[in-house]
Amino acid sequence: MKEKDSSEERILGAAKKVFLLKGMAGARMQDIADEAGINKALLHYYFRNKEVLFDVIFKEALEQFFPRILDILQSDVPLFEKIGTFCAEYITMMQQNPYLPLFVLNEVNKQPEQFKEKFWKNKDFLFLKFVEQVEFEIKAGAIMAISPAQLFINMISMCIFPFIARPLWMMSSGMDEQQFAHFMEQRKVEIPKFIIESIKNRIL
Amino acid sequence: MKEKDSSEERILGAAKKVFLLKGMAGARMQDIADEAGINKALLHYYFRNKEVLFDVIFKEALEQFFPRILDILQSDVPLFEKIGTFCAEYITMMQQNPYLPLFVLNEVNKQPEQFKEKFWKNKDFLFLKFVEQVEFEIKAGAIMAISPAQLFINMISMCIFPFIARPLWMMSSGMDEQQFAHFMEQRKVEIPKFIIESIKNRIL
DNA sequence: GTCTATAACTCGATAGAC
DNA sequence: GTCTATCGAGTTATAGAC
Repeated sequence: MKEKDSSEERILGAAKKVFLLKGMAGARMQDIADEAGINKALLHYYFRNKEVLFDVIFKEALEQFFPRILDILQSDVPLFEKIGTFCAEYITMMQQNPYLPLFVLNEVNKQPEQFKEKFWKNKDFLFLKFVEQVEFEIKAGAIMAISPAQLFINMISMCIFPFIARPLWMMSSGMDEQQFAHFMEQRKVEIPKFIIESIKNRIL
Repeated sequence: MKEKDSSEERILGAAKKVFLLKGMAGARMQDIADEAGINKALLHYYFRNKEVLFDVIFKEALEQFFPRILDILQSDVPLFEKIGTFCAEYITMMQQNPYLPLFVLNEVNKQPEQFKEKFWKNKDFLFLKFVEQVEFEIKAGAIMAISPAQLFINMISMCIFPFIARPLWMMSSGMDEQQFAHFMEQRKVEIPKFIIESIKNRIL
């Protein structure tokens, strides 16, 4: 049972903040110690070295990035409803951790091999059920012919990308924090609408 | 007139490769020197320090990331055709530089203030013409009511995101390099189709 | 212009007192 | 458990010979 304000917990909180903001290569143990209000030696007491500490944070980040998606995608909810739920839930999660997507994708890109060995176990075909469902609806004539992979990546692109491009998007559109939040709030509805409008079959 | 194989050019080529792969924080001057086949001292002879060298590369990357888009978006081509051209051209550019989007977006995120001062001059409202055009087509009844900003970010998300998530996407979908290339080739057509299918008005 | 050698500094990690 | 002090490796940057 970990105490809320134990040194270990404070280190983890600080490490998450610093790593998400600066990445593995850019983060300094000193930054983390300062953020946690302790000294560097104590970091090494709890976590042997920088890599161990990073891996703890990264694993935590991955678990936020992935498994809830899995639950939604694997569920038995009808396709259109599933698309709506997925976008809304996923954007909500990212709103709570706006730096998470870029952090994860960046670190995976920087060390794809290490990532595969350390963190990629039994995670293939995350969206198998989704694929089956799309294929089914196409055969049933409910939606237009579309590659499930194309549809899936369209959906997830529209959900995640705005968080990755956030500063650039805010500069070029002139939005402030609040306007961006509102913009993303709208997208929870706009993206499903946009997708379904595109794929639904009207010749019924 | 810069010689193709001058030391300066070889440094720039090496620096681009290393910075795009590892980012500012992860790149080492030694890596760049090795890649260029010269020694570290010469790097400092041509470019005073790491930051100067980085800025040259980053500026170059920005110019690839932005201004051609501008040309297409500002042109007088009809909206549907413009969407088609934009997606095809933009994906083609990213295929030639797959690491570019993540590099740019990552560095902007890591130093938003510095970025704004150094590189963000007179670049607001890159897509003003596009916005006008969308609003016009809505009034004309050619497309459904949709926020131009939402439409724009949908389009650009679907073009760029797959490159950012590439390793993760390849692992989870089981694609190899060639299959991914083919996948993106299809998207040059699939994305415009997907968008236009969604927004075009059928009640004419 | 290009190199070798090294200074100056940053940072992760450890030793050892309390 | 927590701290101060410090080591030692790795990096940027410079001095100076050719």
